[in-house]
Amino acid sequence: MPEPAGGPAASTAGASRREELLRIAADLFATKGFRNTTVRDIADAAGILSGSLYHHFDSKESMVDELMRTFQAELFAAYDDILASTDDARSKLERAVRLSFETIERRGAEVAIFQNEAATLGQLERFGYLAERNRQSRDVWVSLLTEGVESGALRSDLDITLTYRFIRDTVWVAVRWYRPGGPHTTTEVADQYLTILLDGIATSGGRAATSASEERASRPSEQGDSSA
Amino acid sequence: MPEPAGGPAASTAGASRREELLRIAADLFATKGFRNTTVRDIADAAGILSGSLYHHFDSKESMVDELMRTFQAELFAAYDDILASTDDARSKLERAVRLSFETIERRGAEVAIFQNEAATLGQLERFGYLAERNRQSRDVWVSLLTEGVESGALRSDLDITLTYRFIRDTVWVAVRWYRPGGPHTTTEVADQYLTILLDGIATSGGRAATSASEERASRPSEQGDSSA
DNA sequence: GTCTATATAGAGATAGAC
DNA sequence: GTCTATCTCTATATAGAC
Repeated sequence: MPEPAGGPAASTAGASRREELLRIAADLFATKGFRNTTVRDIADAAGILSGSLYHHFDSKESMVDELMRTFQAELFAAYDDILASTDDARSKLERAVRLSFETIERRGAEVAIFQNEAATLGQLERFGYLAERNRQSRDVWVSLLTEGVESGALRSDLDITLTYRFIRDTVWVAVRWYRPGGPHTTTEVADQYLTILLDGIATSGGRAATSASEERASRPSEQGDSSA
Repeated sequence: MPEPAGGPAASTAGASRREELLRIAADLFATKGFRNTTVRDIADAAGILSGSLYHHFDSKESMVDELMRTFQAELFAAYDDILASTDDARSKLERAVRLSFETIERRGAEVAIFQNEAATLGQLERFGYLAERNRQSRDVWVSLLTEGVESGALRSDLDITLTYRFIRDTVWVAVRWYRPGGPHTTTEVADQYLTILLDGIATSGGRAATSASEERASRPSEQGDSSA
């Protein structure tokens, strides 16, 4: 902890050298991949020599470790806020979805690194917490979905596990194409996604009102033959 | 082309040594990542020494190149079949979605490699065709969605570009968790996904019949405030 | 088609001067 | 906090024997 005790937090202006270097590394890891980024790349981008990096960090691995720990702590604090709120089930689900897109905007590099590297990094003991966080996040989504079904806000014929995976994947994979300052705001993207997720892309004609959706519920696994 | 002219196609039984090695490499690239897989890893898995691999392939890069070219050719031939069919718009869209999940089942390694490595590989001239294929696939989905909206099968208030991205990402990202022989068949997964995509996860109550969806269409960007 | 042996380059990391 | 200099290991790839 070479950080001054009451020093500046995470603002870009008053960022410590360490935080500056971490930001540079994060962007490179996100863009080129962890393995494809050399310590020399990071040093070059920072305008120093590779050896100098080791004054600030133990290793390249330590850098990504610190990035992921900080990111996950922040993200799960936000999830906890949502879970602890008194909003109804549907609102909580919407807030969780919006949180993802906002996180992509504010912490895009970290999201990308986590999405792209978690599987390989996670094999090292040091990164065991990544798998743990994954379990936690599954619990968050599954409980939101379950609450939604029980309260009647969500359809009861959903396979919760599959639905969870679809939502989880979709809200995070947008990091591949979303660019802050680009043509869409994070709110617009979240709005459009929530519209699709909640109501679907088909016109109402395709889904006859209540009776049909109850018939659907009675044959949970084979209803998809509507495609033929 | 050291392949006998009229030789065996792609069946596992009559596979040439070359194809065998390519399969081994594909699985490793998919699991550990291209950069994290060494030629020694591949040789070890094949039970030979690393130098021997160079009797079959120029380089590690050539291996992934051949994998991607073959895969893309196969996939786009299937897209072409769908586009050329006389099915209605909704059926074509459903077929395209099902094709993705079936491809994940049959060519999971290639899908994973493409998903994980296209961005970095694509920066090399040699892999320029990956960007071209990406454009082609966008055209396929956008034309399916446009046709769907025009025919009245799909809602007219959709942002086609955003919808395309959501669908594209979701149908392919399932490669991260789908395991052939696991608890779900590819048909079940596709069914569930199509149900969500077409009709949404909310109960019908949340979406009043025709008038409401037309009101929605009149304010395309701000409807998402239903979350507050 | 595979092995032995090895060239060559690049990567992460360290020690001590400034 | 950065630089100079350098060690060590690992990776891709090659040449020629079997």
